[in-house]
Amino acid sequence: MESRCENCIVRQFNSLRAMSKEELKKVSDSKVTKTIKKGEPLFQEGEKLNGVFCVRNGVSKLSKLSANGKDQIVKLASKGEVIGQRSVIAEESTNLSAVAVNDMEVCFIPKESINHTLQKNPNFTLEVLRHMAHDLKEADDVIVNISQKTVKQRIAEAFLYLKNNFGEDKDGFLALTLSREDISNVVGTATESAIRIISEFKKKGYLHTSGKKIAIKDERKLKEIVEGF
Amino acid sequence: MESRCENCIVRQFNSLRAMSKEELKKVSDSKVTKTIKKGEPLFQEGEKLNGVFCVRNGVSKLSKLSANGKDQIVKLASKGEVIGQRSVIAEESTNLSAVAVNDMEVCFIPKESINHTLQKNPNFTLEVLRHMAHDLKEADDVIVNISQKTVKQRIAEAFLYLKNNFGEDKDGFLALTLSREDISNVVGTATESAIRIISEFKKKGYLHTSGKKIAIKDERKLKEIVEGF
DNA sequence: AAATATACCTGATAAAAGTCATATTTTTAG
DNA sequence: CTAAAAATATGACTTTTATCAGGTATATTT
Repeated sequence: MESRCENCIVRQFNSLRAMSKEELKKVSDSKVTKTIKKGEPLFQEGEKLNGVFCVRNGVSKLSKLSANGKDQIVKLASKGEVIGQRSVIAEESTNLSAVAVNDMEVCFIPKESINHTLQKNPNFTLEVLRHMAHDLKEADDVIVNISQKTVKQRIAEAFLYLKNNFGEDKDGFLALTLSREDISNVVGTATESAIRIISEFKKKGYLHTSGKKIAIKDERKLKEIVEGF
Repeated sequence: MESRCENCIVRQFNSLRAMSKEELKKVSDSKVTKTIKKGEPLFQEGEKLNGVFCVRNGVSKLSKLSANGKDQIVKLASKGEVIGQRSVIAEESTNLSAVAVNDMEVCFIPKESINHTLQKNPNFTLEVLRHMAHDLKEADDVIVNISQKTVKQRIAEAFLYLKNNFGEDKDGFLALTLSREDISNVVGTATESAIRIISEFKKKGYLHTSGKKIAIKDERKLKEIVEGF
């Protein structure tokens, strides 16, 4: 519980690794470790954030509510990722909500502990910038995918993404289990449409399910679908 | 032609304002001013960029080619905006193509002139970071819009966007004239669908056209459409 | 000014995706 | 363990959007 950032493995994956010892000590002293249960929010769209969240365990969905009441999931953040940076940096309220997809352990880092480093340590700022540049590229890709691919293609792609980014358990099921509704919100479609296509994939033998858990049985075929046959 | 960055008004709008006098002098000495004619590319998706482009005049469309051969326009960059930053910062080839929508005047700034400042002047880096944070937020909004709104809503929104960001000429026509194909590529739809909806808007008296030029006649109504009646 | 190309427009049709209604299964809570 | 709730599933139908095919108008070039 009271572990130090200096020893946190998770730090290897994010911009905190560009901090000096003293800077990191300050972060470590001010951080608060929190446990968030599946389904609970880290924060809601429109809130002002007083800091960022560093994910130690679990996965959070970052989503935005549309006018018609549907959530669009924009990103799934897992171990090592820092959530809320954009809002803290731009000094704006968040444009996204963050909700735990499974039980999470996160460290809350007050923005004061970061702002100083952001203004004084260009290595750190540059590192944060690189991460954001990466996020922006991914967002561009999502835009193109959503507007140019069919729902079937996007769903096939979503499963490949889940496998590549979160892996599989010992039985071959996707390690990250999303509800059909979450899948439809990632893909940007109606829940019924997502369910229908998943059923079709099952019938055709590309997927296999057990309760909520889903396993990819024919990865090659899913890839072909993504490419458009 | 040989004007100095120090005196360039455009600089007020972008991150270059956070540079020191000496840094700015270096940029000014190494920059190359270029004229790009309507339809000509600044760079193509996949290219390695040796620097960034600062827009002095005109508008560039930033787009990404999808598997089915259609372009998706991700951003329209105009006076004061810096193009290519993402790629230079991440040290990757560009994920987007940039093509002039009308005649442009841009300054090419070699990456060497920027990288040093990026590593040494945290104010500058932070300023770039803030701009990128803003771009990322906009990208998130585009994702939600494309996935949750109908083509009709998105087209109505596109015209409001064009008015707000590029203004109108003395006759009330949108100052930035886009082809129907470009409009469809902004909105993420088939060209015929865009044309059809524009025709409908004309018939209903929301828009008025003269050649390629388009004027908004009933802004309130367009706003209502965006909101979903 | 004629010839060519390009952009714009429209109708007919097909395909894709959304909506509504209603089962059925799975999960959760008592 | 059982009842209730939530999630998943599927059918029937509607709406939205894409595609194809053929026009007309508008630029551009010669």
